[in-house]
Amino acid sequence: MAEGRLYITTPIYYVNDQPHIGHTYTTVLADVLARYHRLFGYEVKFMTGTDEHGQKVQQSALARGLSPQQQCDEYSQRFKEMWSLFEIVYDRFIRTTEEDHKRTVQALLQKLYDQGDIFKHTYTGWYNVSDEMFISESDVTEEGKQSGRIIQVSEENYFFRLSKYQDWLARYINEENPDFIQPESRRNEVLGLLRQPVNDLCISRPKSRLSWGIEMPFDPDYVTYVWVDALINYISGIGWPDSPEFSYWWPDALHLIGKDILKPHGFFWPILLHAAGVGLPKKLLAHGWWTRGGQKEAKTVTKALAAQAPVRHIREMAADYGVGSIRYFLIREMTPGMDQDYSEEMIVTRLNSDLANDLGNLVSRVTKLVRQNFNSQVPAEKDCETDPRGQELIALANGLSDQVRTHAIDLKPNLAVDALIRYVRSLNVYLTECEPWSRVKQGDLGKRQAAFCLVVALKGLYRVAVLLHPVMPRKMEALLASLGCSIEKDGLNGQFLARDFPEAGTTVPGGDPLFPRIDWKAIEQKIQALSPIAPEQPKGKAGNDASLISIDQFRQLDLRVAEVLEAEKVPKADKLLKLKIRIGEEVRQIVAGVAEFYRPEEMIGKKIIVVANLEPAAIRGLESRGMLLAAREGNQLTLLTLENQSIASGSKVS
RNA sequence: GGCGGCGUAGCUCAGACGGUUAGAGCGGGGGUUUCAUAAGCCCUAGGUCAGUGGUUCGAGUCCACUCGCCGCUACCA
Repeated sequence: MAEGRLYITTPIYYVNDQPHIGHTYTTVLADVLARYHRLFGYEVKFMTGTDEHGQKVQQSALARGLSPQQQCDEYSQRFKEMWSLFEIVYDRFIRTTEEDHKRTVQALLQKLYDQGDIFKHTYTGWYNVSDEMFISESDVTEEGKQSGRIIQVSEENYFFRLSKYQDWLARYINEENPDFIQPESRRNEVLGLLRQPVNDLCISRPKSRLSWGIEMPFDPDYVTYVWVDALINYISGIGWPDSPEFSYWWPDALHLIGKDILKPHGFFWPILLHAAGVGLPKKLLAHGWWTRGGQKEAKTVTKALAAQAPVRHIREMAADYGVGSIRYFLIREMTPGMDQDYSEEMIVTRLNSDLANDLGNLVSRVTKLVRQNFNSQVPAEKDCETDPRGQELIALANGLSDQVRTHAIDLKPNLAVDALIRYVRSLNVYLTECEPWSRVKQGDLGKRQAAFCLVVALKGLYRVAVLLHPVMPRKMEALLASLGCSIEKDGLNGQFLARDFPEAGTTVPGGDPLFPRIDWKAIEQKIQALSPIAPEQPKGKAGNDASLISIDQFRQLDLRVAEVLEAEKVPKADKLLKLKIRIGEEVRQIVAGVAEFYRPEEMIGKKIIVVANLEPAAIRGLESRGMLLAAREGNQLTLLTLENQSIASGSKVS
């Protein structure tokens, strides 16, 4: 009799990226939750996969002389290999280029079209090529226009009537299903979005511009675009609309996502489902980011950060510390929903403390004591002299199952792991109090007391190994084997929970240390010895001469030295400063978005570079005639100022 | 600026239906054991629970305000 069903998903990962710690965390978390649910009697279907359509895939395939499908096959395979390495067992790996997925997408589009939720509309506006998104006037940057990244387009496209269902979703989340989006802070964020006017969702691209996509069933000149392709995987993967599989698993669904994709999953996706007449998934869990020094880990890490603590790929860390240990760290250290800062030293500290010192060492001492003093045999009950603390620990071990189940089903595997390690510590304390190594030398009674003490530890370790198996499958299988419990790879099931292991007479084979202590100093030296951080490669497309400009084009810019005379904050704007500047004899006002980085009084007297011949604009109702130059990286910004303060304002810059 | 959240020991964080001496892990300091992976175990941090002012017999725990930080959003020529 099943406890219930769980259809658990990760986002499908875009095939333009290598798997990194973010992908890995989401997928490991899904795997761990799936395994816990199975262990506790749930029927589980776990799906992950890859998102394979879109402009960026088309472009990189082209650049590499491959077909888009070849590009997808290659990258998709990388994800599969990564998940295999990380001991992840999914029930389906879906790819959006698969036929059944395409059919589902088209069926859904047709349904929405037939009922009038999709309409055609001419849109004129700015388009960000690299993000594949239409953007608002305010997101247009000069730099973007210059580089050709932002272009103005006017084209007909299909739109989905998102706004029609906005109020419905707000009610659904706010009143009827307050648990739908977790954690609560993310739920509030979606409610915030829903309170504002929304634009209908553009869901197509003309084939003339993007051919790598799923054709609109009602218009062969168009393909559909990210939302009504990738998101649909969650239902196409279980056979919507006709397969009995679909009604079997839906809506017992849990979508795991990173907080960066909350909007499509918490806003667009529920509305698409509702419009299509499909019920919503039970839960959406948005977890936080792994950060380093407070910054989201990006593909290009700033040099400064890299210099003090070189960043190694999670795969390299797994090679040094073991896959199970990395899985343990990921699960133990992050509270789902919160960001978590980490460094490699933190990882080593955690692993040494919890796994090597507490758990691994306990296994060693217990198995060796049994082997040396009891001929590797688990003592029989009649040969044991019980003690109250030991009996209490056995009872606690049995209670661990409930504790772990509660936490796991509450989607807090970090707490489950914490409870297990606490228990391990209590076993270490018990051994120290009981001193079986002394008692065995103290005659028959002493030996019987030692026997019981070791039986308690063995029972406890068995329980811990079974309950920690979802987190570290291979490692816990090895631990069980060292206790004399043979188990096939991924062969754990609920019966192991019910079992009272070990029985008297079981042979305890022991084994090599499960979690060898990690020498951080050695690892640190190894990391330091790595090749110096390579300078960042410009991201521009290879051979893209269109991004070059002529000297004449450059000369069109009138760059001038200007002196800041006055500066003050613009009311009701966090990022704006109103500046009065002098260019030669001329005094003019500009508005600049630097208030986060410079206080008004810091600005006064500075000699800066401005673009003097920029057409005037009104920002927040204030006239701005010109633009100052500043360098920006991540969340740092610095003004271009003059080294030689004696250069006169108004001087030309070239 | 709007909405939401956070600010607790050196570090990472628990705790907050208001009620005895505010907790854990890690690190640091001291001690102890030898079964064990130089691991274990014991003791040790005296921290204005961001600040101020309230409510209350009594407030990290409720309210208001201030400061700092974060997220979403607006603005960033």
